[in-house]
Amino acid sequence: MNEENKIELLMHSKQLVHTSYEVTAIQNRIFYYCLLNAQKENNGSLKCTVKLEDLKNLIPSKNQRTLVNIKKALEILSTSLLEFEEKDIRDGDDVECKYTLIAMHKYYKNKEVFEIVFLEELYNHIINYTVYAPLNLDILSKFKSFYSQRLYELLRLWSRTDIEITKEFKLDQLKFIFGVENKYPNYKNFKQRVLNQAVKEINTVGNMDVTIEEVKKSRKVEGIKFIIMDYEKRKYFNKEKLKQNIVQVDEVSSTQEVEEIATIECIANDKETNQLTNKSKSDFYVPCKKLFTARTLELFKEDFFKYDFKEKGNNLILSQVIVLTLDKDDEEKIKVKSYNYFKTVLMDKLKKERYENNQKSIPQVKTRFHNIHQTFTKYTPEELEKKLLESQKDKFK
DNA sequence: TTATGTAGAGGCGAGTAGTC
DNA sequence: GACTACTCGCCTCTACATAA
Repeated sequence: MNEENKIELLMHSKQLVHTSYEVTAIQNRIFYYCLLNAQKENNGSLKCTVKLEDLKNLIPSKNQRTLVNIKKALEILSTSLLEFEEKDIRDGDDVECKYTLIAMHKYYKNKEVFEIVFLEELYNHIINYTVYAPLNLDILSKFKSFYSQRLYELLRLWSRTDIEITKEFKLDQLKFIFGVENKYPNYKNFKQRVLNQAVKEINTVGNMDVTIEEVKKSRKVEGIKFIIMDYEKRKYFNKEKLKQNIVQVDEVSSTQEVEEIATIECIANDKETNQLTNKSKSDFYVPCKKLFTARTLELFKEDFFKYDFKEKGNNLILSQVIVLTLDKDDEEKIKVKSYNYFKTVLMDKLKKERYENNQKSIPQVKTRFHNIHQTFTKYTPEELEKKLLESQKDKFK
């Protein structure tokens, strides 16, 4: 095994980053480790197993590495609430959703392993992610503060390797993610106790340079601008391996990377594509209409009226690209500014689908980890559309 | 198991600067 | 000048880590 293969990489979905909960740094390490194992196993059973020995290694103090302490930590994870703020897509009502971090756990004495069970709502976010923060657990485990862990998650969502990225968050948004809305009503204390400490620790051990600027309206601080220089890799594998359809056990594929390769390998055949359907614009079927603005719906009809989105394969691809586009721009609808990206990706994927249909005789190697194709082929179009609409409720207000 | 040291968390007040 | 929002410093309490 080379260095890359040893990396314990948790693909932390954007939806999970944008939640609120409060535990200690060590309890959070255990939570991350459970998520990682669930993601690795990915057997659809809502559960995973973790070794006692592995959990012990997450606790720095030798005195605290006991079965009793680990059970205590798991009990706390079973009662601590993870809070989502959602918007009801039907009537725009604000919905507060609270799930426990883990649903339950069992300890097998002879085997010395824990079985961790997750709630379905949470498990779906572990397995079915589109936009995510790649988290190296080795780095996360170095943080002593829970706030550093949570800020690191958030920044990894937006950072790019060796490129300076500036990202602004509203103060309320940050307090929600840190779980300190009630704890630090004054900015003074929030900055002193949470923000500065977290930034300091990330700069020290996080393989990242972070500086912050306050965004003020008159004298009141309303948001924080993060200038992020990330030196940590986001991709832990090379394209050659992907092209060979071989994904090593401890490596992961990223959505962007798979798409990139898919685009490269796609053999476009416009003539063939144009023969897909003779549907006229007037009876053109558009699923998920609610996720377009009036203008982009028109553009979509003009550009894609030749495609039949009642057809299962096309419908799945459309849903997939809508999710990608919305997550990419953090929007609830596909707006004009996002449309070019949406159109390009959708066009590529539709062409690739045609290409792959013609290549079905070539055997596929099943990957260990979830990838976007797996996600969108395990549901029917109706189920997927439902999930898609639900997924958009995770956006911030 | 106990004692000790250290760091994090929280409270409070004095002082500063901008706004009305 | 009063009010507001913030910075800074000091103090105490608590949790955790380490050594004896």
